[in-house]
Amino acid sequence: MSVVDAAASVFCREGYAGANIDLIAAEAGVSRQTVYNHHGDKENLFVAVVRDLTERCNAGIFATIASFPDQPTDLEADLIAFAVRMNRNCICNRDGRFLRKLIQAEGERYPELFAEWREQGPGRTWSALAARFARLAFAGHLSIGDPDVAARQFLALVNAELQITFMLGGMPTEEEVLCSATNGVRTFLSAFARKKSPAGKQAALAHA
Amino acid sequence: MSVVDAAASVFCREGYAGANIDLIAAEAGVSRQTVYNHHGDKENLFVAVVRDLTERCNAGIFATIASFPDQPTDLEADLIAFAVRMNRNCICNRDGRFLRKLIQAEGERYPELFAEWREQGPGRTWSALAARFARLAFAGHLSIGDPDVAARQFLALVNAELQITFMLGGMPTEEEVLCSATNGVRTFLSAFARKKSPAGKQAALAHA
DNA sequence: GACGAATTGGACAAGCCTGTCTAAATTTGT
DNA sequence: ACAAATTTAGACAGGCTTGTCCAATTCGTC
Repeated sequence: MSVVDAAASVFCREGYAGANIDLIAAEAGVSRQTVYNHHGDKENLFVAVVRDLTERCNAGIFATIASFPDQPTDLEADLIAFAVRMNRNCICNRDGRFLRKLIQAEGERYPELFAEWREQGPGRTWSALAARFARLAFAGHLSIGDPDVAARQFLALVNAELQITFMLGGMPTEEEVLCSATNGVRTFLSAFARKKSPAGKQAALAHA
Repeated sequence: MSVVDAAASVFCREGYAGANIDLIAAEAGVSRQTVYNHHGDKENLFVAVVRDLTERCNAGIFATIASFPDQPTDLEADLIAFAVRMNRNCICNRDGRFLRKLIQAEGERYPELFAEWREQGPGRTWSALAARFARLAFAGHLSIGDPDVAARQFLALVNAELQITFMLGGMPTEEEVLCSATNGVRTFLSAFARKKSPAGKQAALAHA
């Protein structure tokens, strides 16, 4: 295991203040001196960890969004499969859980570091996802007022049943992921399936 | 400010390991010795903080659930108002944000302490809310498959737009709360408004 | 005003952690 | 095989924190 990977694990488990360089070195299988040679000091190492996690998470998210079902054959099944991929490969995996925890725990202490993440991560993710939903709506598969709102609500719905597990840092089972995705997508489609009623009713409030 | 309140603030800001008893004492306006006289040691103080937050949060949540619109006059407006109360008084307020952060940061280190919270907090909250939705469905206002799923999805939807703010420990504005609640309730009602189609389509997967 | 209880400030030991230094050992490139 | 670069183990100083002790002071109550 690389030094940065070990550091990510220890920072997440113990928090920044509680993380011990000796422990990181031991977990990485190197001497403490090597950690200092490579990364200078603790804060530097922490920044390297966050950058590494951010980069890998963003890559995973965009790879997954690329698999969005633009020409669905079975809309419900395709969206469920997409939601499961999203959860499995981006939200529930090691990098996703670690990054979330670091942001929650230390976000206020490093505003500029996480502002970067915020713009390139969720901001771009939601835009990209919203664009896909807009395309589905344009093709007549959905009836959507505001694609940005729909994208956020899609993610909220397919994760609705996993919140508690995430809160305690746990890893949901494959079955829980499937269950949450299925229930979420069904509700999403109940709300946004193509209707003949005017789209005005679904108009959303502008987002600040 | 009481010692426990000051400790909650410092534990949340700095994490358990980074929290400094001197700082807690200063923020509470007492001497360090008084902190030790009252609470013994750091871990004891931490447990007292979590118990205090858990208790107050649960009280707030149940008080708010008691205001659920059982006989709505305008279902959408009443649910939006309820969602805003829920967010304002339980999720976004000081206690709610602090407790969430402590659970996320230290939940794994104190499994039994937070298991208690888990059973009495979210577990009972969701049951109580699910019962209210079931009553609305029984009275013909909604068409719901599984009330537990609906309750979780309701909460997920009305918070969908606030996730990022929560992640970074921020406090959403009144306008953001209203916006998220409005968009969430509208989508919720689009999905669960009374329909004439058979309820079977909304049947949800069993929850593990 | 007087007495008991609580609070205060400060000193203090013990432990832990960071970050540096050094000399020896090991790996790497040629 | 040799030389350069890297890694290692350990010692070490400096700083910070926890938790205790104690004498002086303040507070609440009668």
